[in-house]
Amino acid sequence: MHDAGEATRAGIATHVGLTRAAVSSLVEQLLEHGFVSEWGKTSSGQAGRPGTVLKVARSGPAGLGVEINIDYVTVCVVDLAGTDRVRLVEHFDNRGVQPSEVLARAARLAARAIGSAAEQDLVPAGVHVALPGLVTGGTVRQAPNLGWQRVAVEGLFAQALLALRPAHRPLPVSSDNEANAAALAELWFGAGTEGVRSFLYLTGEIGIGGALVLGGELLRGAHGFAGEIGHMVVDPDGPLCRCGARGCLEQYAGQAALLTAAGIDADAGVQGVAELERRARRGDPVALSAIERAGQRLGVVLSGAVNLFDPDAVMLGGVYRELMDWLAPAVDRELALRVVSGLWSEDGKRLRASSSLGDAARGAAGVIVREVLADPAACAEREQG
Amino acid sequence: MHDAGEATRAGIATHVGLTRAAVSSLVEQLLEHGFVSEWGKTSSGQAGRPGTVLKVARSGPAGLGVEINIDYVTVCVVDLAGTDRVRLVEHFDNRGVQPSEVLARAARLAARAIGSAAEQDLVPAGVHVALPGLVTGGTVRQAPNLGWQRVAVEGLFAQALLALRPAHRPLPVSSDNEANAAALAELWFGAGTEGVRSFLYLTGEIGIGGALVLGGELLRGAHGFAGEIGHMVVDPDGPLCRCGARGCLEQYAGQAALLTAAGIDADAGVQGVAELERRARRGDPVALSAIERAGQRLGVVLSGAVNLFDPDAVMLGGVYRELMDWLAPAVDRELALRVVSGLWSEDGKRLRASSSLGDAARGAAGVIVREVLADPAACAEREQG
DNA sequence: CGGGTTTTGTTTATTTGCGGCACAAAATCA
DNA sequence: TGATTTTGTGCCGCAAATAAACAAAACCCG
Repeated sequence: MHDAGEATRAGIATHVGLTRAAVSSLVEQLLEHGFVSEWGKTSSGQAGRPGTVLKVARSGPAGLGVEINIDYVTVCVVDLAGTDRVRLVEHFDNRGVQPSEVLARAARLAARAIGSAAEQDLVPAGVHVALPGLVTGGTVRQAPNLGWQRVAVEGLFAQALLALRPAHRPLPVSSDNEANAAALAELWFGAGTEGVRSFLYLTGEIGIGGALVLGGELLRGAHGFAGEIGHMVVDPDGPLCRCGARGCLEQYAGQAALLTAAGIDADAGVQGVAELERRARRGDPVALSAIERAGQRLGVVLSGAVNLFDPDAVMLGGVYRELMDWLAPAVDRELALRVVSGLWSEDGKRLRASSSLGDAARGAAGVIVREVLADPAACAEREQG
Repeated sequence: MHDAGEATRAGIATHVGLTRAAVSSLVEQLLEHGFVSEWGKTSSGQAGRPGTVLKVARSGPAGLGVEINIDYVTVCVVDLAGTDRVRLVEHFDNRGVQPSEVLARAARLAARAIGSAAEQDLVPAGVHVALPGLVTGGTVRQAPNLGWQRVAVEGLFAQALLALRPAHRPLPVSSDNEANAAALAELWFGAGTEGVRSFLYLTGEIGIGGALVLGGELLRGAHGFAGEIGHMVVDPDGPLCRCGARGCLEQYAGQAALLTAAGIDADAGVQGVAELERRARRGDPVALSAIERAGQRLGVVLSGAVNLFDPDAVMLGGVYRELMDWLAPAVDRELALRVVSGLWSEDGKRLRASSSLGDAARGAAGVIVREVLADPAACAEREQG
């Protein structure tokens, strides 16, 4: 039979519905361009001629992903098979720094990653940059937590990278929201989420980022700003938010609100969250009730989102991932109460912690990989021309 | 030039990107089966041979749509060109009546519509039934306002219709949520919404129904329950809703809440709404503030939905359509304040009243028409076989 | 008024992708 | 060792679309 374990021509044929002949001719082209390679035979134990195992090439074209966040930059290179091959992280506070300076620094990191990739015979076919803000048409429209406004990210980054590698062909640069990239990472690389084709993804960071995946595709909205769950309303008369409105979710379940409610300095950053986790772990009632309260608010807002979108699952990432054990009960309770179809938690766990494999840089790199895989011919052509 | 005004083979060819030859052969097939017909020549005034005008046939296959609502049933037949050709409405309160009885009555109306259609040489290729409730897999999972639960609508309706027309081939029956059908009607037949490919649609009826259209496609969600905006939360500790939770939008901006707040009997139905409109029109402060208050709540919830979904527009239908003049300012104010991208009302009116042409029965009929148009060959084949 | 131009629709040849089928290859089974 | 089973690969043909040539039917202009 055609196990999902190993890919053979015949297996693919029955899987996709094409003839073996058709698959054969397509595979031949991919082999020719080096996108896939044959890896010996299947030893299935069953009768019949064994199939030749096909594997996606672990060298050649790759994806380069860059995540620029508030207090760190991550760069990673992913090969066609989807595995992380290079990963570089640099911590420093990007707040208040000139955008061009931040992007130049990210470009230096990217250039180093490209070097490391070259040592493994990997050649990035493009760069995808993920940022915590409203990104559209290659520019950051606004990123309040970075303090950016109308920054032409793609252009600046491409320019900085070209300055570092003058002899090379310029890499195509694309860009997107950080939550979108993280959601895609979850979709493509997440563990245990195989059947989940549509979900709501939340990243609890300084701000609350959100993304929607629908049927395996990212939902971008008419202007590319979909998923901004952090500014759904908890209380119309609540505290003022940086966005100008009152009572946004971010003011109740954002990192700062969470830490403040637990009696921890809101500017403590990563250490603050670690401290909160420690206190929760040893049962500190103030910490627990702070988390519980945030979870309840999160649950109320999420129930609205679930009623609107009816996803398979809700994934919590970022800070929420570490606090999941204490956060989940409150969130789940509200969802079970308020999701109108009445079938929340009817089939399996629908509230999940984001898989640790899912991060924005990897998702960003995945975007490039997907582009290459979507049209290998175009890529091979560009490689030669 | 290839005006959008009249369709010719050459015009279609440049429009879709195919060759004139390819279009020609395809058109020939459609002509053969009677889906389109030639309607003389273009008199463009420009040089060159005039094209033969092609029009979608106004006889032959058609769509039959049935809307079963709380206090009325509408049936309509739409031809391939998308125009209403038969429309029958029957008012009676369906609450508390046996589902099979309601469906049988709807089937009788449908049978009459089929008869009227036949007089115009129109033959429905299928029936689509729209209902105010959670519909999935051909059954109503729950329709609180009708008092239905787990009703196998498609089966019952098909059976009832077959009993009325024993000599005929059974029509394929499909079903969906009423708000979904209304949204599709707006999408396909709505006036002045040509460029709007993704929007949020609200029907203010006894309950508040909602639907999401994204890129010209209905967003159904993982289980088919997407769009339930009526149960997004205004206040977690608010009044108890029929769904079991507290503080749902329906309790603040639903028809009953609206009437009660204005001091009108909530059970007054259509007359009640008409009375509210009269009072608003003559400036009754109680009525105006009731509408304003509902609009504000609606705006708060809608801002969340807009942040999440980033649609081109928000369409208000049902009761809201008549109250639009007094409702819109409050709704728009909240949206302008809370939509985080900051570009609400930057480009044109994004809050709109639903076009009067859009109603659920017509949308339901449109579903059938689209199915026929999507695969005319299958339809023609079924016609003969 | 009659040729030149322009646009349309059709015809014919060619390409392309895939299904159908047959066949060789390579394993297990008896 | 032969039968069976499954895989991968040619070869033929169909179906659809492109390309290119051509006929038809209008307008333009001298």
